[in-house]
Amino acid sequence: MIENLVIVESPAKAKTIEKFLGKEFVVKSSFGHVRDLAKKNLGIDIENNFRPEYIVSADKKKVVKELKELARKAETVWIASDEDREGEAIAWHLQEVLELKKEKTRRIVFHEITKEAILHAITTPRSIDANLVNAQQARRVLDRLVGFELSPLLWKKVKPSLSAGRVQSVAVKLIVEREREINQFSAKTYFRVSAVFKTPKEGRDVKAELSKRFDNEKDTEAFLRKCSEAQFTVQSVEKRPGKKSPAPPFITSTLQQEASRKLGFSVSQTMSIAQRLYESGLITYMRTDSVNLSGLAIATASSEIKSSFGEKYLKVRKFTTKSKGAQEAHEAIRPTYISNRSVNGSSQEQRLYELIWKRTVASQMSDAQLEKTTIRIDLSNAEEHFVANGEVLIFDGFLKLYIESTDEETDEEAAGLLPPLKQNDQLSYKMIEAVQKFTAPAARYTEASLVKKLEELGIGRPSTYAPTISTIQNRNYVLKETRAGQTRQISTLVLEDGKIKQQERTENFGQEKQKLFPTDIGMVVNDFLEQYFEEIMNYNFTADVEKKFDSIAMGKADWQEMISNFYKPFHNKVEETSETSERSKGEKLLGEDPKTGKPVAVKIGRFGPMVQIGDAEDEEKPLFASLLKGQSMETITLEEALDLFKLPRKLGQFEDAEVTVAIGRFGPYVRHQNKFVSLSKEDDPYTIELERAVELIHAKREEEKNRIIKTFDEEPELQILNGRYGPYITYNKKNFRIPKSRKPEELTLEACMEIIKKAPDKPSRRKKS
DNA sequence: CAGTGAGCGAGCTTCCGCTTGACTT
Repeated sequence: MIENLVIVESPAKAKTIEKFLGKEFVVKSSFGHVRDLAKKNLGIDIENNFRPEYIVSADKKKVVKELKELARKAETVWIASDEDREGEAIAWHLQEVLELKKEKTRRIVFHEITKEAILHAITTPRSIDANLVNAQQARRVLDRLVGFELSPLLWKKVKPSLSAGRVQSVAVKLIVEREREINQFSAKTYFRVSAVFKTPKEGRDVKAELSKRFDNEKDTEAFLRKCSEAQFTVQSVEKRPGKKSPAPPFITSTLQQEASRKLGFSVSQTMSIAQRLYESGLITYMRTDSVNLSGLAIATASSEIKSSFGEKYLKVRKFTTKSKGAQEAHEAIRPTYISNRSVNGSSQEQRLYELIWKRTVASQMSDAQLEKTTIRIDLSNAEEHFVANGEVLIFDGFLKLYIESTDEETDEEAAGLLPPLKQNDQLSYKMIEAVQKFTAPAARYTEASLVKKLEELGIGRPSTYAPTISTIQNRNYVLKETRAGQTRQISTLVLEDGKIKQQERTENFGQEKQKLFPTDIGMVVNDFLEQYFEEIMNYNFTADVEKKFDSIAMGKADWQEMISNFYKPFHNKVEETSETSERSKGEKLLGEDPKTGKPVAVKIGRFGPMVQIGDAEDEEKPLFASLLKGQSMETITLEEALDLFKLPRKLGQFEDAEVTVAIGRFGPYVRHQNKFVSLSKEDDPYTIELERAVELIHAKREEEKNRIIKTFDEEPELQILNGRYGPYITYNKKNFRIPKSRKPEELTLEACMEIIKKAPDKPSRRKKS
């Protein structure tokens, strides 16, 4: 017999709480939800007023069995799942599955994992809130209906195995729309003028910028000519105080953003590192939307600040959550013990911890005090004026510890200290420079900035940001890529000693690092969904249904009625689209083939995006070519499309065999006697000639020779080879690692066989879950 | 790894939100 069984969601939480409570409490975790809709068919009985069909998930059978036994033995069962919609549903499912009797079951909640909070919770139990549970059921059923009706439609109309859902489809839409915005963007050029002036007495430098931009070089030059004859006068000096305040403590989304910006972590990397810190008891829960800090945390942060920096640096703050859908079941993400400035662990764990520590402590520190200075400098012979901005830090405050990063890369220099100047001071110029600039389109999303956007729209939850980002990449709707930029010529004009010098410079632009690009299939699926399911693809869809869930939670609406109102028109549209719409291949006509006059079109084929010359109905079979990596159906030109048919090219004969050149999955290659040789970066497959190709073939043969370390006459299937990762044994088309302690060239056949025998059997690759 | 682009049809794919491991290179 046990007196009390407490059930929480997370095992790490269970461990902590067990310590607070006495011996008469056994604390266990449910590991999140224990039941879900059946996966077969819909898992929803539509005919029967949307009755959900719940089953215990396969991976939860063991937990449920254990909990059931403990619950049977316990006098009182305390269900302490989180105080939000999902948590309430977990509580209800537990009550059902564990067959808990009402009189011995109590529902309790707490937001902080402190002894006081938990003891208080135990004195104030309540019963399960059926309305909140119903709101969750509505959420769950809606997502299942949308996902499991739209996905099969995509299998039929676009390609098998695709998926659609309330969250993922909108995430893809954001990326598709941004890409199109960038494609349609045309950069405008302008000239920015900046000057370095000299103060009259000390001759100190004053950097200033012209208030006006010129849109062509002629006007710019005319202005510089005026400058060469102008008198420069300080027209005004304006000083005003400024302040900066610290950012609130981390929640899931902001942690993901800052870890990406400051540490270069991917969203899923951040979450798994945070998970380890959490499991080691070093930080609080990492999936949260609340910026709230417990009283205890504020107190320890305060004493840490006082002892490390002094009283002056302390400013206790209460932050409030501003994001819309926030459910605030947890605290902000913070160190469990703020007195621990650093922790043991991997370097990634240490760096993430340090980031969390700084952000948490900085949030309770004073504002930084600044003095901002603006000096206006007028020209004697022109309307335009220069402005010099200065910023002096009077008191650093929280900046001592932590500065939040931004996504925008700015090329503006940070304002610094300006020399003392007063009105009517005369300045002379040292140098005035005009640099050609281009306007830039909106930036592509990174994983982290996409999370930020989703959160702003109230779409998705802290526990799903990382999985959503993975899903849209796994489905091949979106690719995370680093792409080299292009170069362009820019012009600069420099005025020095009364002379204007013009210079051309090359500049890189448009390079992208780990950014999200939509694929052709992503765009086709997006356009299909937008055409037929505008409502679900609307950025406000989630926010609108959330309002309805809220009213269900308040007991003002019936969940089945709400679902029914949504489902009827939705399902009709699915049926109608299934029957009437064409297969969606994203087909687009590019133009005419100049040689044959036949139409040239791009579309998604069985093996991905391709170009087709001619119609299927033609007598002659159409020609096909796959798009190359980096090309997109959206942006490919007729010329680029026709180029794809110039390969493979025949270069001529070598050693009585034909040499051809083409582009394959791994780039351009030369083919000869069924052997393939990659071209180097300098070679162009469209222009390469036989001589160079033969040279490459010879080089490859030389490399092959060095590749073979040892062969055995007795066993031709076995070879010792030199590979990319060092020497290895290949046998019957399987490869085996050679232990570091052995010298590969000295291995005997027997020794090789031994290594092969000892090698662990590779299990077949796990299927994507 | 370096192609393919027809068609039949069985059987499978798929959602979002709660939680952790169990798996590789």
